[in-house]
Amino acid sequence: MTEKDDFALQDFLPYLLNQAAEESSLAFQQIYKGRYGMLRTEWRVLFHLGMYGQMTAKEIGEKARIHKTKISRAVQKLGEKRFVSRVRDETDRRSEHLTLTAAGDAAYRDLRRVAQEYDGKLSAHFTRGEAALLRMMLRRLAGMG
Amino acid sequence: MTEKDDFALQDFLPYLLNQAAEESSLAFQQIYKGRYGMLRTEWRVLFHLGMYGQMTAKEIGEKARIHKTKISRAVQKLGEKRFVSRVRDETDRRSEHLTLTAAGDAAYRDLRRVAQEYDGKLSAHFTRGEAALLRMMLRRLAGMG
DNA sequence: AGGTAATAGTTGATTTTGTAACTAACAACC
DNA sequence: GGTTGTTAGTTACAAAATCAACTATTACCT
Repeated sequence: MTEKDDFALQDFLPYLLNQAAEESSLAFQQIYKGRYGMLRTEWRVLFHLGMYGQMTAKEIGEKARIHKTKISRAVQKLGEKRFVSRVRDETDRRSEHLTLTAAGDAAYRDLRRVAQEYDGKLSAHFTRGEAALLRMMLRRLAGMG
Repeated sequence: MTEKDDFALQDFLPYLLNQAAEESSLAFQQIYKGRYGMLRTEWRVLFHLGMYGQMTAKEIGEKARIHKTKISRAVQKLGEKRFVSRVRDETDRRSEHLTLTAAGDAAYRDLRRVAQEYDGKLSAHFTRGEAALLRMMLRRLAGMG
C-alpha cells in the first residue's frame, strides 16, 4: 500500500527514547511504588530535596521541568506521608520552603542506594566510555547539556 | 576499584532517558495532535500498520509493547476517523485484521515525512557514528536489541 | 497611594490511563 | 459432547494527568 521508504520506526529517536525510558524505569518504579507508595513525580521531588536541600515548589518545577500542578499534588502527598515539611517564606508569603523530614531523608537515602545499584546494572550494558557518551548525548537531547 | 558514593540525579539513566524522551517527543506530538487530533498510542498504531501492513491488535501490542486496552481504544478512535478498516478473521472470529484506509495511509505518509525530517534534526546534534551508537544503545536498553 | 499586572501555589472539570472484570470464540482433554 | 482453560478484544470503574480558572500575595507604574 505504501511506497518504498527508508524510514524505520524502531530507529526514530523519539520512539526509541520512549521505549528505552519506559523499559528502564519499570523496575525502579516498582521499588518506590511498592516500598513507599510513591508516584513518579513524588520520587523526583523527594530526590530534588534530598540532593539540593531546601527548595520551593517553583524551583523544583523549573529544575525538573514538571508542571506546577503536578508538583503541588506531589508535595501534598509527601506532606501527608510526613516526608517533607512545609514552611512559609515570611518575606514572600506566596511561597513555601520545602525540606525533607528525618523520615523523608531516610526514604531518600534508601531509594538513592537502590537507584545507584540499578544505574550500575544498566550501565553495565556498555563500556565506561560508551556510558559516558550516552549520558552526554541524552543530556543534549534533554536540553540539559 | 572502590564504588563511588556520590549520586547525581541528572546522571541517573531512567531519569535522563525520560527527560530526553519527553523533550524530544514534544514537537512531534504537537504535529500529530494538532494536525490529526491523535494521541501517542494512535500514531504508533498508525505507523505500525503503515510500516508492516495488515496486523491484528494483538500483534501491534506485542511489537510496540502497548497494553491491549490502549490498543483497543486507539483502534476505536482510528476507526472513527476512518483511518483504519477492521475485518474479522473468519477462521478465528475473536481477532480482527486491521489495515489503513486511503485516508489513513495519507496521514501515515504525511506524518512519516515529518518524523523523518524531525529525526534528521535531532540526529544533527551528533556525528553519524555517535547517532548510530546512540540508537544501538537505546535499542539495547529498550530490550529491542 | 491606588490600580493593574504578575507570581506561587491550589482547586475543579475534563481527558487519558491503568486495572480488573467481562464477553465471545476457540482449544484441549477426558 | 461437555467441562475446563485460554485467548482476542471490550468495557467499567478507579487513578492520574492535563488545562483552565481561582486565591492570595507581591511587584510595578503613574
